[in-house]
Amino acid sequence: MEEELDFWSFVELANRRLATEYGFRHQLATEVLLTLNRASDLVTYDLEAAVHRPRGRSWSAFRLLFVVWLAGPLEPKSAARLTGMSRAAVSNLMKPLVADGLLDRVPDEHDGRSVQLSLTEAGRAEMVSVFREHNEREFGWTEALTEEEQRILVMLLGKLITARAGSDTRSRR
Amino acid sequence: MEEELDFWSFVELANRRLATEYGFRHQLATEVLLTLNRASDLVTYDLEAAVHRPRGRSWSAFRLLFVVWLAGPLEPKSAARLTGMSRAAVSNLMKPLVADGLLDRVPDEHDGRSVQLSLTEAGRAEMVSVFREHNEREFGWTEALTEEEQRILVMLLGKLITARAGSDTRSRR
DNA sequence: CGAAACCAGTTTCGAAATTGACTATTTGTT
DNA sequence: AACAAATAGTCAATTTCGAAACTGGTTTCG
Repeated sequence: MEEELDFWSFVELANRRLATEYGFRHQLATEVLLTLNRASDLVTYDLEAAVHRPRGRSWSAFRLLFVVWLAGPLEPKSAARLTGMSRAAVSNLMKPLVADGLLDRVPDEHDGRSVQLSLTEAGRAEMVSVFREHNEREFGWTEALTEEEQRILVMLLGKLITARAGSDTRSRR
Repeated sequence: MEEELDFWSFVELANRRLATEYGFRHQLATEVLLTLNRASDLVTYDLEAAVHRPRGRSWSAFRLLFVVWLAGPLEPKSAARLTGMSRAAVSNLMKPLVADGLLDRVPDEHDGRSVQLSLTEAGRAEMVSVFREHNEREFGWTEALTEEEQRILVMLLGKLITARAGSDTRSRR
């Protein structure tokens, strides 16, 4: 009766017990979301450990730099929305990045309360260099799927997200 | 030229700039993983905020109780593996849960270094009650997809996870 | 115009997770 | 049998992040 459960046999066990012993109705929902979270955790942890930590950056710092890089000069509020972080998190992350000379932070001309974030030249250079490695490792994850499978995956996840976005879900402030 | 980007238009913008301005090759990989992480974040944040925080438990505490509940008496090491947390995280999480009388922690009979975790009667009762609400809210997320779509989603995510699991990925220690 | 409501960003503080060191036990080797 | 290496769990230090309070600028409307 040796167990030595792994993730997949645990999901199976959970399914069985939730249904037969406790009579819960939505095991497939549990299975979908367990798998979703596990996949996201694995990928994120791998990219952070393999690409970003060795260069002295956190996963969150990368995400912030990434949106500022590609979405041009940006208010912190928009950066928070695009990354899914809170405004406070953006504000805290900014400090060391500005100090390291990757991020520029200039007062907004039209709104004295606000601020515009952009990458410095050094920041752009670092993102180009980091993203090369990041993107290769991303590819290492997704190449297990055909292109069509990847498109289906994006479509299904999109459906999951947007269906709920309309209802009572609050996004992170 | 008003922007007001949201997540989807940002993904589109990122795709375009990464391809045309910087010549990166694997935009679809980026799109898949951005969407994956966003979906996972949204779902997790929603469940934590709607179900678990109001009851005074963190998302991580719930995950730990969940695996101990369903995978029976368990060593901390196994609990860490199944939840994807580090052993230290499990050890830290355990303390308040034992103090609150939800978790039992008894020395292992066959290995003096180890320990067996199980739910107390109160712990079991709380999980049954919490999971009722949790599962209903999970269903609220997944019901946007047909049952077949959900099975495809699980299958694709499984493919993503297991293909890479064999290679040089280190799981969290 | 001026007060009140509102909104943007920051700061502070607390919760939680990871890394690495440490203790105790077990396993493997000679 | 003895000792080295590996393993389990815990603890301490550091990092990260968010909630809530706070500061200051902007808009609304009498």
